[in-house]
Amino acid sequence: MAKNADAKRIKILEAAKRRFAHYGLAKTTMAEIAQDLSFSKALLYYYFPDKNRLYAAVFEMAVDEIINETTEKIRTSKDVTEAMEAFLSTRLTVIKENFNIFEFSYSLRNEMPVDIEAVLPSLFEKEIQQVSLILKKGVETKELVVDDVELTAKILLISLLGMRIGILQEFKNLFLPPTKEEFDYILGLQKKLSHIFINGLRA
Amino acid sequence: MAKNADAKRIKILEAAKRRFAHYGLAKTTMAEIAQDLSFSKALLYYYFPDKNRLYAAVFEMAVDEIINETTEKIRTSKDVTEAMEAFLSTRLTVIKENFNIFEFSYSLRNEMPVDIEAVLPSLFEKEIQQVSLILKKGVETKELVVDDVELTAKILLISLLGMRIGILQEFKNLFLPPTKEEFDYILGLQKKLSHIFINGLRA
DNA sequence: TTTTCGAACTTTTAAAGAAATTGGTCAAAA
DNA sequence: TTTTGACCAATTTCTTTAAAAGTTCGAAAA
Repeated sequence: MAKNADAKRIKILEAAKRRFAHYGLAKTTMAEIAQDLSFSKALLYYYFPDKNRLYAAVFEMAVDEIINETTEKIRTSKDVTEAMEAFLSTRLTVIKENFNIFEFSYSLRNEMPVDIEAVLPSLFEKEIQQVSLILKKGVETKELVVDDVELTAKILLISLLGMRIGILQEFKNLFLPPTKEEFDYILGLQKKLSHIFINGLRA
Repeated sequence: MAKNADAKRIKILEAAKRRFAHYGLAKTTMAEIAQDLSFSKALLYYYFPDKNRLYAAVFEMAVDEIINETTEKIRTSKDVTEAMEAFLSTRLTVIKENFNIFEFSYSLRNEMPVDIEAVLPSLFEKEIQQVSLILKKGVETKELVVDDVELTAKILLISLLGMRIGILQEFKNLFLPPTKEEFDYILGLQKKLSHIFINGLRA
């Protein structure tokens, strides 16, 4: 029965997401995910070929969550500044709630296992598209002048990444998930940076 | 004889700098530094209380090198853009030549040993002062409008840090010293970022 | 035929202990 | 005062082993 099967597949994804978001890839075991659902461990392998691909599927869900939510916010924004702020806060909220799912993207602690990396359409690439979207909107409304939209988006995103890294480093907290206060501080600085940055692109 | 003593102290600092710059703190041994100079290991401990303080002294030299050279470049610059570009390229050149001395400042690999950290007037703080200098110059010449100079300098510096981290991550090269090409790429992006950033502060 | 599971198998990680390296000390000599 | 070789203690590295976790498989249930 495909319907029931899909339902179980989704159950597994949800349970795995909870575990991965809370404990990360390494500290989550297949046995634990199975126990949470009262499934047998072997059943997980009926729906997913291995742990890494299960993780990759969860990761992709989380990425989609970021992309979908930010896209909507960008779409309904009045101007570039509003779009940018909405993008930043929405994105950081999703990251905060699923921090350990992004342990390989937004923390420098560990490197992504190669077989996961191969499967994933890079989150970074998608984020560049999101920021490019904002910039293009600004160009269309004559708010901004940007010669190379994608490169500019990339520069801004890398700078924003540095904001997270730099601040977590400052707090000597590069190994624990950031606290709410740290996230707020990061968001504050990210907004300030993007404000200056956008200003630097104004027509 | 204090003069001879000072001369030997400097010899030790130079030999230590070569080792640290090439192999980093952990992979440099006191015995190796002594061998390079045909001194006994114990002599090093006559001039420096321990390995960490020797490293700290070398680190401070390297920091002074950055600060002195960039200060001079900033002083003789015509405008903010020129000052900023001179600051960035001079700074990155010194970092490139002494990369492993800055392994705790500019790479996220390892954290600074606490007793070293305590001794050091943070490089980051000094860099903030340098960028603040540039911004103040811009404010004085009416080129820029900046409300909180230090915070703005901090934001820019953190962004520039992200540029290094982000790019080294992209090259999956977070553990090796960057190549010349990578440094050039980093410098290019840093210049683009600071250009937009400075533009965003213009009066 | 599809789905599920217990048990077995293989690989990875963690722990423990031993060996080697290295940081640091000291009494004596120059 | 400066310098050293010999010595000690702390740390790191390596080896071995045990435990844990990932994965497979054949059989049974649906």
